[in-house]
Amino acid sequence: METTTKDRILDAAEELFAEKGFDGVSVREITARAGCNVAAVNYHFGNKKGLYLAVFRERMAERARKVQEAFWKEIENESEPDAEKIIRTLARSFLKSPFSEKERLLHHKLIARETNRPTEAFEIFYSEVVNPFFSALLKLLAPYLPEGLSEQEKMLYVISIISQVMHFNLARTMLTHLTGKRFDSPFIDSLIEHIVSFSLNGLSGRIIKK
Amino acid sequence: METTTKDRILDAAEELFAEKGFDGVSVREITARAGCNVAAVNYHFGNKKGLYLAVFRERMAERARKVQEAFWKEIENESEPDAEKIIRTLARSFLKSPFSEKERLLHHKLIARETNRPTEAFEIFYSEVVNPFFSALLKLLAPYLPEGLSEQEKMLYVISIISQVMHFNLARTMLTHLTGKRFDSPFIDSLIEHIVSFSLNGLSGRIIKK
DNA sequence: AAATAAACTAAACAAACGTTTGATTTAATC
DNA sequence: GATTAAATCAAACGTTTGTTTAGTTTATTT
Repeated sequence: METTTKDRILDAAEELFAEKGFDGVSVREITARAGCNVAAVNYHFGNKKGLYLAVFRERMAERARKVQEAFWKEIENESEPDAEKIIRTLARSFLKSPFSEKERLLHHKLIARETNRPTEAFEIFYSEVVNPFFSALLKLLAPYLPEGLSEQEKMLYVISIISQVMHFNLARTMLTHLTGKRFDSPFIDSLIEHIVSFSLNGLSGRIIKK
Repeated sequence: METTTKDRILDAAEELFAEKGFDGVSVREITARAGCNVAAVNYHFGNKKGLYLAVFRERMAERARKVQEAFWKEIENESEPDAEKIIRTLARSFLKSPFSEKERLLHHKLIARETNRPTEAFEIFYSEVVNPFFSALLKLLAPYLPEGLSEQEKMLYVISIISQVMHFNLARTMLTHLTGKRFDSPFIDSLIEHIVSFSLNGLSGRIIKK
């Protein structure tokens, strides 16, 4: 055997938790896919919930770190990155991350689950991943945001961009139904360019007067 | 008893399904909240899945129709609605719909669940609600979109707006963590104005050249 | 008022659930 | 190579699951 049982359980668990949610998956289904005994989950992770948290601690956090690493690396290559470059890099690093299509989707599905219905895993992910990244990203984008905004209002602009990325990633069935297009690589490219266009104009504009 | 058992089951079911998902709720939990016998679900809806679909057929679809009705009513009051008016009305009708805070959140959570992981309920909701509304909305917004876009590209602009609305509605915990603000009515108002500002500029801008 | 249908209920069903146990195999240490 | 520790296993545990059954109550019809 090449991989350890613990790793194979984590592999199976994050796939299945992402697809069906915590309650939608049984420990037996996980261990069957991992090719091990049912009791292995309790031996290695205590209980089912412990396994779910381990997925976030040992897989989600690390993968998010890599996504962000790829983002900053590409940003630092630019001598003076403008807003367009920043947004495109952001969209690309989320929609075309250095992982397989499958792994990226899995990752975002789990984030979406915790976003819509936070459990203990939310705090892990938020403090280790979301918060530091947002702070840095806000600092980077600040020069290109409309003037006279509070720190909290500035955040909304970044969240508007992220929300599009998340939605275009997750609402595939809806997108396919509406546009009639398959969700392949060229289509994703066009999505990225749309997000760049929409968001760049969105944050560069003046404030609307009520 | 004022309401029928069937209605009370539907009430309890949509609350619990929205909050915990199909697999996260037991029939016993639903019937306990509805104050009736466990077997009542099977009597009225056949089985658990039938109850879930009934929630979409008899509750979700009708509520969505009311939201859209409120949208069109407000739009038709304007002699010549411009893009800003359209977007604000759209954001308002989703974030401040003619329902209680609780009911609106419940509604959007169920949509999000079906968006991220479509079941049979997706087809019901898509064909009855999403598709007709999108078509009409696209027609209404078309004059204000950048020129020379395909029908499919135009759709992405509408989806970008909707995605923000959905995300600001669902990612409350994240928003509260990031901004430190409570998710109350004044905050929602500021979210609406942000979406209007960001989206209006977003779709009025020129196309970015690659 | 008798007869028929609809609505509801208590009790039980088999199946699936997460977890525990105790034994066995594999790996590491001495 | 014996001893100890870690890992894995088959089997069973007590609950909870969705659903069914058979009986009772309530409402409608004739």
